[in-house]
Formats: sequence, C-alpha cells, structure tokens
Amino acid sequence: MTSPGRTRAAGRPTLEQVAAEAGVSRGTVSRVVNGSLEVSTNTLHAVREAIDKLGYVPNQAARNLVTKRTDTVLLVVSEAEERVFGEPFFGGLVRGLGEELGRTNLQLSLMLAGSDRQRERVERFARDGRVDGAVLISLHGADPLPGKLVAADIPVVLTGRPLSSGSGMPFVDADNLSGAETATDHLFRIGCRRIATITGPQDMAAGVDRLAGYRAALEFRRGGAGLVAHGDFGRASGERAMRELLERDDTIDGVFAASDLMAAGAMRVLREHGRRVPHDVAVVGFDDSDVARNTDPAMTSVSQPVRRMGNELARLLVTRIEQPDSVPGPVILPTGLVHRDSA
Amino acid sequence: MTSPGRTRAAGRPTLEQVAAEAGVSRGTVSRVVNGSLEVSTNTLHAVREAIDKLGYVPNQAARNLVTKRTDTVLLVVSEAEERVFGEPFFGGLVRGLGEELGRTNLQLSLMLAGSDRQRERVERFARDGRVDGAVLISLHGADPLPGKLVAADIPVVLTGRPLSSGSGMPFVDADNLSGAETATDHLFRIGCRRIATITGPQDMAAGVDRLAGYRAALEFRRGGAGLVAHGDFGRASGERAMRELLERDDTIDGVFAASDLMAAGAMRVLREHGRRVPHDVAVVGFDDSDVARNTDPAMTSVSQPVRRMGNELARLLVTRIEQPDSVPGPVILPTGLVHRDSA
DNA sequence: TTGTCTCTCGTGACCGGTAAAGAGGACGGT
DNA sequence: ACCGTCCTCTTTACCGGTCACGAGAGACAA
Repeated sequence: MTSPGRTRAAGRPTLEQVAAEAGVSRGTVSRVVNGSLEVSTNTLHAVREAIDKLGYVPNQAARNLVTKRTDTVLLVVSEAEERVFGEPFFGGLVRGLGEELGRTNLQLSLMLAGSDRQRERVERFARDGRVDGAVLISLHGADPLPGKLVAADIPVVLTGRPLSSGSGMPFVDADNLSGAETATDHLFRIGCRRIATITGPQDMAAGVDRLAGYRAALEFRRGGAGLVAHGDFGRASGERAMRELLERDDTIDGVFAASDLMAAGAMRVLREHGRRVPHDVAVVGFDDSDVARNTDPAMTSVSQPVRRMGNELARLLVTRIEQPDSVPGPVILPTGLVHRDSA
Repeated sequence: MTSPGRTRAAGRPTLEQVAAEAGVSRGTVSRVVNGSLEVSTNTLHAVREAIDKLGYVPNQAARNLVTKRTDTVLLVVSEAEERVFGEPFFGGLVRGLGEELGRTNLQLSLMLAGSDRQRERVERFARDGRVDGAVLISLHGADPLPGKLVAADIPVVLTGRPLSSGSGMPFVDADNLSGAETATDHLFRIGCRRIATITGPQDMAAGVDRLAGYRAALEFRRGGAGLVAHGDFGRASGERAMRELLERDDTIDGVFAASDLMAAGAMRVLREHGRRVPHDVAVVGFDDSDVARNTDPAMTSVSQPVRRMGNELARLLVTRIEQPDSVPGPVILPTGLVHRDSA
C-alpha cells in the first residue's frame, strides 16, 4: 500500500543484490561503482542496468568503515544562531567554500558551536570519524576546539589569524590591519581631525588587528589619540559604543567602526544626537556587506574578499586532507575601500 | 615527534583494544559503552578506565553499519547562500531545532539546496544512508526533493505548507493568513484607505497566504482593491515593487509587505519620493526580525514564533523517526502584530 | 551434594562495502 | 602443441562495531 513496486521491508538494495541481478560478483560491481577500468564493456552495461533497475545507492557507512574516508568536511561556526544568520559575512564564506568543494566530491556540512553544549557535540561528531576535515570560523580567544580536533588527527584550517600564534594551523585571513589603516587614513585625508574607532571583540584577531590598523594610521598624526570604544561586531554594541564616545568627546568628526553592523548602529546614534553624516561626522565601516549598501546615507566600508577567502579555505583543507604532512602557509588576502556617501 | 605518548600510526583505538586493556571481551565493552545494565560494577570501572586511558571514541561508521541509525538529521534550506545568511528567520529556526534536538542524541547538520547541483548532492547525501531524517525549509513551487526523499524512505518534515497539497507530509507553519489579515486590518483601522501590498514569491505558500490575508481583510471594505506588486522577500524586490506601486497610484497611504526586508526597501523608496512614514504612508512588515527594529522609524511587523516553529519541527521529525508509521498532523502556530512607529 | 535460577560475560555471526591476491581463458609466439 | 602474458572476474580477508545466544559461576533450596 505504501510504495507500490517496491516491497516495503526490502530496504535499500545492497551490492550483493546488484551482483546477483547482473550475474557477476560483488567485487565486480564494486569496481564499476568506483569507476575502475578493468571491466569489460559487456559486464559494465549489465551492472549499470542492474544498478538503476534496483535503484542502488552505495551505503556510505559500509564504505567509510573500510576506506576510512567520509567525503564530508565540517564547517564549524563559533557563534550563536542569531549572529551566524544575521551577518552576511558567513554567506559569502559558505558560498566560496561550496564553489571550491564542488570540484571535489567532498560534501560540506555546517554546525554551530556557539555554546559549550554545541562545542561538545561538534567535538564528538568530529572525533567519531564522521568527517575528513574541518574548517573553523569566528574563533574567539583561546578556544580549545581546534586543538582538540588536531589532537584527534583531524585536518583543520582556520579563518582568521588565531590569537594564540604558534598553533601552526593553516589559516586564511583578510588583511585587516591595512584595511583598517586605509579606512582611517581616508578619514584623515577628507579632513577629519578627531577620529574615533569602535573596535571588534579583542579576543579575536580581526578585532585586534583592525584596532592596530587604526592606531597605525594615526600614529604620526594629530588625528585623535585614544578615542577608542569597544564593541563585539554586533549592531547594539555599535550604538552603545557611539554613545559612550560622544559623551567622552563631542567634537568627534570621524568614526571608523570595525564592522558594518556597528557602523550602522553608530550612524543611528549620531542621527539621534543631531549629527549629520558625513557632514558633521564621517563614518567608515568594515565588511562591505549588504547593510553598508542599505544605510542612509550609504556607507563607505572596507571590503574583504569573503568569497575568495572561502575558496582558499577549501583549497587549504583539501591539500591538508590529501597530504596530511604538508603544512600550507597562511593565506592573507587584500582588502579594499569601497567609497560611498558616509565618508 | 608529532604527538608524544601516542604512536602516530596507531590511529583511533578500537573496541578490541579497549577490551584487551580492560581484560574483557569486545561484547562487554560494547555493553558499557551503550549503558547496558548487565555489567558488574567491577568490570564497569575497569572498562571505563581503559576507555579514557586510551581515549576511545566509538567509530560511528561501524556502528551505523549494523544499527542502521546515524543519529544525524539534516536541515535542508532551499535558498542561495546570500539569502540564508541574510534573513534572521533562519537563525531562529535553527535555534529552535537545536534546542529540541539537544534533548535527544540527534545531531543537526545543515546543508544548502539553492542550486540544482546542491540539490543533487543533498539527495545523494540523504539516500546513501547518512541521515535519519530531514527537515526541509523554504521550499519553492513543486520542488521534487521532498518527494525523492520520502521515496527513499527518509522521514521528512517541512516548514511552510507545501503548495502541492496532498503530499501528506507533516509540516509546521505560521498562521500567515490571519497574520496578514491582522496587519492589513490594522492599516485600515488607523485610517488608511489606499492600502497596497508587496507580496512574497507566489510559488511558496507563505507568499500566497499572506496575499490572501491582505485580500481577505479588504474584501468588504473600500480600502484599495488590486494594489498588488510582487516581490521575492528580498530587499531589492521590495524597492522595485514600491516604485512600481507609486507609479501606478500615488495616493497610496498604506503598505503591507510580506517580509521585513521588502518593507525596509519600500520605506527607503518612500523616503526617496518624499513620502513620510507613517505620516503620509504607513508601513507594516512581516517577520518581526532585527531589520524591523532597525529601520527608521522602527517598523510595525507581524511576528511569527520562529523559535517555536523550530521546536515543533524537531518534535515532528523525532516522532516520525521513532514511529515511522505515525503521520503527525500539521502544526500551525499563531502570529501576532508588534506595534512600532511605522504604522 | 546436587539441581535450578540468576547474573555476568564471552562467542560468533553478521552489517555492506573495499582491495589484494588468485583463477581461468584467450591470444600470440616459437 | 606448449607456454607465458594479459585481461577480466571471483575469492576472501578484513574494517569496527552490535546483538542473540550460550556458557560458567555463585546463591540458594531441596
């Protein structure tokens, strides 16, 4: 009654059944499934017929068991759901990863690691042999997860320079430092002399480096000294930081925020306080994401080649998997400044 | 040289090795690993010691092979990367799913199915026995994917009423119709008499139902007849639709958009055209997402209990997995109207 | 002491594939 | 006619678990 034509209890057909159907042995079927050449055209056809007559699909568990490969790589995002699905950054990365993995037969699978419970599950998942490798993104501070994974002999690549250097894990990152420097520099060139910054979380390299870039740009100039307020890349934190900055110094005429979201928050607060952007205060963000295009005025922002970062991540991981002893160096991709109306 | 204390070539320890270490048989170790009661406390301790002395983790592939369970469920999102990671809706859903699955030992794994290539991969992944079940979200039109999966005997639950009814698959959805009706009704009550709508994609039930709700609210009233422009839930489409609407009728004084993103786009276009929100034109969105909180003025929006939808999805799927012959009915969750400043 | 019952544990047959080694023709050369 | 080769296919031993079955050891009553 359920599915006519297929006996319900039969379950998925096996190699054995296909072999019987085609009148050959298991081994032969295995060979055609895996595309080995040493099969005569006759049997090749016979087997193929049998395969799609029965609708055969190889059982991955059985295959993994002997080959020790799963053809799956894991993307671990160390953020809460809200953030992952709120920041377009991740979309670009995933697309880049997908593009590159599409050339291989590796399948990408995504898992969040925002809470301890989730982290623990991710670790179990990886350690019990369900993945061939993992790319970790948005790591905070000294997250033990990457270490645990490499200890379990799982190839790992990271996004964003790990703060605890010396880990020796391959990573790809945008050139945050020079991106931030360029942005701040731009503010200076267009005439800002009291330039503040809203930083990202200081337990991530992206946060630290962007702050360093800001400082580097201002080091030998008189463009505002320590006008620094801390945020966490999120919108709300940008608003908070901007309020704080205005309280500390209401002559601020330029703001470099370490993320578009924070910059957008800052712009909103500036408007609340009657400041006009860019006339009174110029604002530059970081990420060149959708939100930058949709603020009013449209936001000048530092772009990072997110998609290419995804590509490179995939490439690094693949070489790590194929040649476990290779240690591909880090990849640093250039950033650029996209000029719009806010600065 | 690599990892001291563990011989590199050893690989992961196996049941057999743990058994040897503890001086018992494979079967016994298996019993303690799976928490069977029929083990004496003595051997229990011995085995446990051996387990974490060797750092043993059961090999899932081997286990799956015999149990036919993978303890993994798949979340398939039929959208492109940009959209998935741009719309907060998905974040809530994922969180809800995760919460509920956290009570079980099922692991959630996410995969995108925005392109044909991806869809094909998802299908392969599911059919070769790597998942115990799947939840599909954001299905468009008559997507063959769900059908293919159930044909492969994989428990499936859907988000959003499937357009082709009669599929008989369990699903959860928000009460889009009455949500849209309430929103439109609200616009009428506050005095709008030329109420337009920007629809979602008409190949999704959410799009169709929200349009139907709009129509229902206006059916016996003189509040604007066919002021309908179509969008795809995305921001850009909202802008386009709003321009089109203004061209067709510049006396519009109320807009119900089927998504927050489209409403935000509409508000921007309205401002471009010198209309003030809500004074000249009142706007209501749908989703009550972050973007609704961050427009200027803040947007009145229909809320759907995204997180609870995730919970229910997980629950449905679990019962489908545990009792394959049960056919849990659909779950429709109520929507509400969140009043802010745009209407 | 012996028989029975219960509790704990070992044994061995699978699960569905892969890969290396070996078997059996067909073919060509001498 | 015989032998060596090459090509194709079958055989067989795993991979690392689970589970049904049965054996051995105490405990306790007869």
